[in-house]
Amino acid sequence: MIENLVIVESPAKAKTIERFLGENYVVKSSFGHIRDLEKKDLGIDIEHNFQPKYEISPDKKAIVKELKQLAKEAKTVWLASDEDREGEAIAWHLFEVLGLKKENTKRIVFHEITKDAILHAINNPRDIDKNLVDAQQARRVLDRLVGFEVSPVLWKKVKPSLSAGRVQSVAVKLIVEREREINHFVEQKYYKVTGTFETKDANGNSIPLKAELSERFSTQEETVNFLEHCKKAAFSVSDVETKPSSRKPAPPFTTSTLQQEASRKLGFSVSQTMAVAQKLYEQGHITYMRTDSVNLSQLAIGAAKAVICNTLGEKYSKPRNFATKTKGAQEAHEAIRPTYMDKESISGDKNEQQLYSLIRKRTLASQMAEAELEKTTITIAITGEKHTFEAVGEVIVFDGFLKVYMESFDDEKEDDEAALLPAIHKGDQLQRSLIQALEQYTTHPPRYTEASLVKKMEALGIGRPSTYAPTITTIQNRGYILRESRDGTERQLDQIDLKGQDIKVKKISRIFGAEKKKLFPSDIGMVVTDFLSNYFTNIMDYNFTANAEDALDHIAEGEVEWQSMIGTFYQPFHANVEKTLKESERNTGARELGKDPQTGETVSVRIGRFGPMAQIGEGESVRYAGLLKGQLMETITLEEALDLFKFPRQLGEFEEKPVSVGIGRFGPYIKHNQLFVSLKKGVDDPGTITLETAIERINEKREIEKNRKIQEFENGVQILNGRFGPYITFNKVNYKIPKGKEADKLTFEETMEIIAKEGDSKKKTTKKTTKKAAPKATKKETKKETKKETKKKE
DNA sequence: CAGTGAGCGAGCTTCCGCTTGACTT
Repeated sequence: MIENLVIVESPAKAKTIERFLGENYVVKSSFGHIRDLEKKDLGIDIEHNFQPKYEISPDKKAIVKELKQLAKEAKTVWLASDEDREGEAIAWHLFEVLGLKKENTKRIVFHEITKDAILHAINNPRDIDKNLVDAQQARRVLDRLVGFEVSPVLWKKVKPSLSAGRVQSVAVKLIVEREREINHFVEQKYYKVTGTFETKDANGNSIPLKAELSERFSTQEETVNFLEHCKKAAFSVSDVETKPSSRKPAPPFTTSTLQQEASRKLGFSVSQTMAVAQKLYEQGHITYMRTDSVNLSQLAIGAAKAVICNTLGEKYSKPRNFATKTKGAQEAHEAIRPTYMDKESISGDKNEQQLYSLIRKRTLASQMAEAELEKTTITIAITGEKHTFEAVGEVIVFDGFLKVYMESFDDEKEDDEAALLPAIHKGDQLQRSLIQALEQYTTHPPRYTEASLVKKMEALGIGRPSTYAPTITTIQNRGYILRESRDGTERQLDQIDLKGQDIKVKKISRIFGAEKKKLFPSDIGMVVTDFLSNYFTNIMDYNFTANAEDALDHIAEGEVEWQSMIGTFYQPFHANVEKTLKESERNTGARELGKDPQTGETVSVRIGRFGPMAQIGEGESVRYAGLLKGQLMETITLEEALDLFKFPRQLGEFEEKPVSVGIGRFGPYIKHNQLFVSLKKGVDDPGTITLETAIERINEKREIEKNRKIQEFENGVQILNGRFGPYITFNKVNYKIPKGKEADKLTFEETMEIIAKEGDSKKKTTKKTTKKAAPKATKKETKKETKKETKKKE
C-alpha cells in the first residue's frame, strides 16, 4: 500500500521532489502528455461536435500501465503537472486514463522546486480546472484541423508529403518574406568621412582624436569637393557635451533568450543549446530549460545576492524582479538559472561548462546594480562649412553588472568601440592629420539565423519553448528552408585620403555578402508560402495565433464553450478547403525567363517531380536541366538557366579516355572512365574548368583512394579510411572499430571478432526498433539521409 | 549517385506541445 502518489511531468523533477517529500510519498513522472488525438486519420468527430478521439501514445503504454498500478494502491493521488494549459490537460488525461476517483485525487501546482513551495502546494490542493483543459483541447483540435486539412491540399496542388501548420507555415513565411525584401533591396552608395586630429594630453604627448562627419556624401564629386575645402579650412572644437547615463542588466534567461545568446556568444544551434541544457538540467545544475518566464524564486534572488555581496561587495548587489512581457507567456516555471548559485563552474564537457557559465553570469548580472556611464560628444566645426565632425566616447564610471555579463545583439558593429576621448575644451583649435573618405553601401536587412527566427516567432507569439527547436528542424527537413553559409564576393572600393595638401584615391578590397549559418528559403518553400498566402490568408496572417490565443483565454475563463469556438473557425475554414481543392490550379511556381537565342524556344523554370528545373521548348524538342544549389527559380536569369544546358561538357582526353564535366544531383562533377570526381567547391567553376585542372582532381581522388585501404584480408574483409576515421567493411556492411584498437595493427582474428560482436549488437538494435512504433517520418528521413551520406563518403 | 521531368493508380504523407531516450556517425 502506498500512502501518496505524486505525478509530475519530468523524471528529473520527480527525483528532486521525492527528496523533499520523504518516504510517505512516491513521486513518478508521466513524461509529458500520455494521450493524444489518434495518429491516423483526423482523430476528431466533426459530426458530433468535434468530439476528440484520444489514444494512449504508443511510447507511453508502459508508463501508463505502471502509473495505473501505483494509482490503484495509493490512498491519495496528487496530480502535480505544470500550471499551464498543457499541464492542466495532462492532469485531466491522467485522471481519465488512470481511472482516478475524485475523492482521493488532488491537483497541486508549484512554480519553483523548493521544499517550501512544494509543501505549500500540498497544503493548498484544488480540483482540475476543466475550463483550462478545454482551452487546451481547443488548441489541440485547432492545430490538428489546420494541419490535417491543409496539408492534403498541398499534396494535390503542389507536391506529395508536404506539410502545413499554424506554426511552421508562418515560420517559413518569415524567411520567404525576408528573402524577397533582400532581393528587392536597392543598395545605395555613399561616402563616409572620418577625420583624425592631433591633440595633446597633459604631458604634451600627442593623442589622435577620431571623428566622423555628420554628413554622408552620395557622390565622389561631392566628397572630393569637401576634401578640397578641407585643404584650407581650420578646425575647432565647437562643443563638448558630457551626459551621464546608466544601463540596466537584461532579465535572466528564458528558452528563447538562452538560444539567442548561446548562438551569438557560443555559436550553438538552437537544438544544440537545448541538448546541452537538458544535460545540465538532468545533472541538477540548472532549473528547467523550457520556460517563458523571467521570474526568479525568492530563494534564488537571495542566493544571488549572497554570492554578489561576498565576491564583489554590497555595492554591486541590487535584487530585482522582472516582469514577463512576452505575448501568451504561460509562466509555469522559473527563469533558467543555476540551482546552486555559488557553484562557479561544473564538471562536464566544454559545451556544458560554457553554457552553464553563461547561465550563471546572466542570472547574477540580473541581480546586480546598473552600470553608470558617461557619454561625451565632441563637435568639431569646419570654417566655411555647415557640416561638423563628431566624436563620441563612453566612459564607464561604475561597471555594475557589466563586471560579469554583457548582452550581445545581432547587429553589432565591429568598430563600435566606445573610445576614451582626450580632454579637450570648447574653442580649442585642432590640426588635422588625415581626412579619409571611404566608399560604402547600405546593407539589406539581415537574413535570419535560427536564433533570430526564434526571437521573431516568440515576439509574434508563435510556438512554445518546447517547440522552437523542433519546428526549425522540421521546416529544414521538409526542404522549405535551408541553413547555409555563403562566401561573399570581393569588391573594389574607393578610399580617398587627404593628407597635407594631397588628395589621393586608392582602391581597397572588401568582402560583401558573406553569410554564416543563415536561413534561406528553397523554391518549394516559396511556392508553398505563396500558395498558402493566396488561399489560406487568415492562417498565414501573423496575428492568427495571437487571435486564437485570445479566444482560448475566453474558454479558459469559462466564458465560451470550446466547441463553439472551434465551430466558428471550422465552418468557413472547411468550406475554403473544399473550394481550394476544386478551384485552384496546380502550382509549380512556373516562370518564363525568355527565349533561347539559338532556337527561339521558350525557356522556363518550375518545380518538377525531382525539384526545381529549367526547361527549353516543348513537345519533341523539349530539354530539361535541374537547377544548381543556391539558385532560386525566382531570381535565376535567362543566361544562368541557359548555362545549365551546356552540360555534360567534353573537356578532352586523358589516358585515352574522354573527360567530361557534368552537373548531377549532388552538384558538378568530372567523369572519367567510370570515375566520378566532385569539383572543389568555391574553387572550380564547371563552366570554365580546364582539362588540366580536371586531371589534377582525378589524380587527387586516385591518391585518396590509394590511401583508403589500410588492410585487406583473404576473405575480402577490408579495413578502410573513411570520413569518420578507420572502419571495417565486409559484405557491404560497415563495422566500427572499438576504441583503443589501432586499425593498421588489427589481426585477421581480431577483425573477425569485431565483426561478430558488432553484427550481434546491430541485430539487437534493429529488433528493438522494429518492436517500437514506427518512428516519425521526419526521423526516418534524416536517418535515411545520414545513411546515404555515409555511403557516399566512404 | 552523377538522370530523371508522361500518366495511371495503390498506398502513403500531414499538425502542435508535453516529455526523454536510443540512435551512431
